Amino acid sequence: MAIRYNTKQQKAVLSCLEKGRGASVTACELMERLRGEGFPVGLTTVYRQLEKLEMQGLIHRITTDEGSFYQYCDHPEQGDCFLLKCERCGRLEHLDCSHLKSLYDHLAEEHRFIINPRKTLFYGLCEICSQKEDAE
Amino acid sequence: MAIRYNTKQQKAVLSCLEKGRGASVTACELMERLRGEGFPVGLTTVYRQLEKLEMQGLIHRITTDEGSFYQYCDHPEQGDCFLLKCERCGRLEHLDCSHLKSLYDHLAEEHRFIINPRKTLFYGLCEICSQKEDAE
DNA sequence: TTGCGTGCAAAGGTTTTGCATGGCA
DNA sequence: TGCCATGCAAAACCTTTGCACGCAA
Repeated sequence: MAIRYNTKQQKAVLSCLEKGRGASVTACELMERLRGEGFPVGLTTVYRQLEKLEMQGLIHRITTDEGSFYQYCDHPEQGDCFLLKCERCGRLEHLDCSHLKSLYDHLAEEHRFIINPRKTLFYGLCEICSQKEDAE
Repeated sequence: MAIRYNTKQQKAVLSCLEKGRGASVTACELMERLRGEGFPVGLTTVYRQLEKLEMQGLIHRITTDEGSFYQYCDHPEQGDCFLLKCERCGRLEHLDCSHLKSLYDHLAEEHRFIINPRKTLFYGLCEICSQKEDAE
């Protein structure tokens, strides 16, 4: 499963995700972005590269209620960064919070469950949308 | 979007989920289960009922990397029960933990993000699988 | 030259939609 | 009787697979 050959498509996929670090994109968006850069890559290849890159730990795959998103992985070892998704506006947010780390430590020690922070997604209401809800 | 009519199918879907409380099922499994009970319901109807029941807050829809699961909602207001999914064996686990509640309170107060615990899913390794990983 | 990578087409699976019919109120 | 609910078929998606060809090593 390891990448043996260095192909142009492979580099293009990773560098495109790297350029957009901090943002999550779908496989299809990624393909369109590459096409826009004058470097068309087949959707099948995009999926296959994404799978390989995920297994190498270079990117994350985030499964949401609106499909899969992919994102460049900045901090492979970081445990105190997490992802929030607003159920109302659909936006994905990142948050660094030390409280999370201690929860994960607690889960590992007391409940023997080792959390993967790269994949875990919190659903809820973001600040803007929760204010809107109050107003209604 | 409110349910206006009380149909047999509607009651069957809800009562089937209620009977299996604590467990998560896919739409397809639910249909098969109803068929097994001698009450065949079309898959389309299952999906439409699930959507309505979710909007009423009677059930949860849990989006995982292996598709959507539905589950009867026992405690609509409860904030200290959460869902874990083992990335290796795929099993869904429930866990009551007061630590979680305090994290959610912290997020609400300090980061203005209101978590929906009914939908949030933690990915990681369960006790059994983490031991297997060590053994390898 | 070897064999992995690519990309098209097709298949697979899940969820949604259109439409005629059925059934609750 | 009016109108929502049902269920079949089909469509719409997203993702994976098969296969012949291309290309890196």
